[in-house]
Amino acid sequence: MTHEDFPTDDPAVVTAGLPYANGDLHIGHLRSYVNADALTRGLRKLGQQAIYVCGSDMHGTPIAVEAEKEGVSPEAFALRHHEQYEETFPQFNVEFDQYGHTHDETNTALTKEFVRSWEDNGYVHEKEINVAYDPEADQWLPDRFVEGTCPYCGEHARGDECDEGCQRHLEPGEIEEPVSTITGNPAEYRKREHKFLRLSALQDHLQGFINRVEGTSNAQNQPLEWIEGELQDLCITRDMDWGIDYPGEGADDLVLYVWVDAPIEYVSTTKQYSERDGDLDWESVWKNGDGEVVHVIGRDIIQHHTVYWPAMLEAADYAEPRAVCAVGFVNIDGKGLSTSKNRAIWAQEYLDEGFHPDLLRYYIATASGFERDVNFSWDRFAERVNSELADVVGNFVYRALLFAARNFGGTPDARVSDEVETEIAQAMDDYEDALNDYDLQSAGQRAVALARFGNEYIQRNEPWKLDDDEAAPVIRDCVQLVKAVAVLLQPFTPEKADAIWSQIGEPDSAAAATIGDCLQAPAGEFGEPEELFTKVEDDRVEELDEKLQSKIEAGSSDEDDEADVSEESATELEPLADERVSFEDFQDLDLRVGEIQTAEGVEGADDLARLEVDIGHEVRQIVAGIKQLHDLDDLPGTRVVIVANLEKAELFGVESNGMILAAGEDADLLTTHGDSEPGTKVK
RNA sequence: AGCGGGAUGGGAUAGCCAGGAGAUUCCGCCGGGCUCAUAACCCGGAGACCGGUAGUUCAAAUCUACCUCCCGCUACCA
Repeated sequence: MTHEDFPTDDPAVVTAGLPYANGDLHIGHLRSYVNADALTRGLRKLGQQAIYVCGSDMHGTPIAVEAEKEGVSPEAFALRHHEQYEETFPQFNVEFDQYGHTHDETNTALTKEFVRSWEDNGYVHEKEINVAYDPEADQWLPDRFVEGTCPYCGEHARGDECDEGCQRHLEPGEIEEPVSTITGNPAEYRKREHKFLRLSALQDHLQGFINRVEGTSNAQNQPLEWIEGELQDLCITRDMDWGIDYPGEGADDLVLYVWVDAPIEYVSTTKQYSERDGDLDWESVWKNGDGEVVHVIGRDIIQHHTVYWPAMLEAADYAEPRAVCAVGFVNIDGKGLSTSKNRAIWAQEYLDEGFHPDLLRYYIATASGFERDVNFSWDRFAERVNSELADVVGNFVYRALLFAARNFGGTPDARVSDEVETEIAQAMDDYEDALNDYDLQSAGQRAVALARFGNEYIQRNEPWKLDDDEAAPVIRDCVQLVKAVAVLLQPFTPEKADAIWSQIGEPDSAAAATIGDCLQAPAGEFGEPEELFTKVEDDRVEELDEKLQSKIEAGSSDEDDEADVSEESATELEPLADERVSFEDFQDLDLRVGEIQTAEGVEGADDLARLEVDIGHEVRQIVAGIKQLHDLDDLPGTRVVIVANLEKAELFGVESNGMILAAGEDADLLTTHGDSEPGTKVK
């Protein structure tokens, strides 16, 4: 690896974060894959040898959990999604040079090799830890099979990360008050031998790495606090069946943690590519560092790529990556997308609307800075497609080529003017700089700016007022500009660039062109062009917006409309508890009728409401997570059932003295049928 | 509250890391031009004291401190 400007002598390997094989692809996923694809194509434009590899992430507990729910094997479940991804990506012109999956032979073998190297190099140690265990189901509960309370911030958290609170990665055994996500049973901790990778021994290396690595600033900044603190060793084994078996001794029933074999897929796919296509030696790239490895990821997995992964590579004597580029998220109409609320634009949905993939590619790759979140709305989509692609690029290409075809039957016989040559050369320079900064937005917009210059240039010279001899040099300039635009735009809109390419009579594909071709003379003869881009009409935007809105509304009303019990929600009903409690145990609960007197939001909390509830003997202050689910103004006067003798708790600094009973995710408040007085005992 | 990301003309964006010319570009608005072209294109104009306060500096959108407001983090979503 070097930190020299692209193009370098060594090949580049661009990777995209592995899609997790448990759901459909949406516009948010596409941002990573499109950006990485455009970056790869862009590097090639600079003359850099570059391949783009990726694969499906098949292992881990969420897939095991989902597959179990469906009653299929994890492998079948994951493969189904893997195959779907393989079909979807090319439809967006996302073209991997190799696309595999983490469960295939190459990755399985290579992952085991990595682990053996770590063992040989002394980076693995064994430690007895507490692992959550469901005694009733007789089952170990790795990662997301368990949830509970985060030991660092006290928030509710998943077994492997504090998703609601401090975002920390949690090691097995860390989570407090563990509960099984399968049965809802309280879990107990049992002692168990597990394998650990000594991140602590790699701290110096990681600190150096984070300062050397290129890419987006968020990738460099976010893990800083973590790396400078005390690194905990990483538990690399799990008690489950689905995954890659631990290769060493005495760990027969353990599989490797999913984040071990997932990034190794980057190497595996490179290896598969090498074996298929001899123009790249995977070992020299990954082991000797004679290559430029660039990881494109979502900003939610920065830690994995700036801490675990470089540690894993170093411990196995591999070279380090050159860059980690973390893309921002995609918002819809200004709000975060949500798959369960159906606030999303699905990949297939976009295509079904009949839009060309290149339009979305352009939008998504150039709408904002690489690491910034980008907002998607159909309105904005139409605006950018119409004004930038259709009006500027499409119109310039069309008017220039039509003029050339009608008056000259192709490229006029003339020399390119100094002005245009300089302009194109400037665009090439800017473009090269932008790509070296991993700045796709600038690169893409530079291509459009060149087309804008073209419009200005043809306007200023008014070839339609000139005779052919005088017009020839102007049109010659314009055709050159068209060619340059096609080359520069190709990484973003590959199919559209090819369309221009054939319109100007160039052989082959614009994919093979490099920026040097921007100034190469275009081919001679060509006929009349066709319009490149169709505009998105206003009423179409309206229609799409309505569709999106009603989809979102349907998605959220499903949740609070109990009459409309879908199949999906039916299967999500928690199983009934098998264990019976004694009548005495039940008597321990002091359930009372209460009447809400006041309700107000708790400062700083999204969900919490502070209630004052009359329970006959006294008025209690109770905090309940119902702020977003009920109109607080309507609550006073409502009769509720409360647990009066629940231990006190402090939430957001407010004491809660009891608990309001409510049903389900929507906090449907339990009330009384008649008019029992506040304080009446419930039995 | 914590973590992360923001706040720049009416809307959307760039510039901030490496402080210095008239603060970029797109949409919209006003006026004009052109008519080869997808009612497109081109030119000109109005419109921002760059969230607030204080500081560093010859010089601050950019650096520092504090503050205000917004967004995501509850269904695993990049």
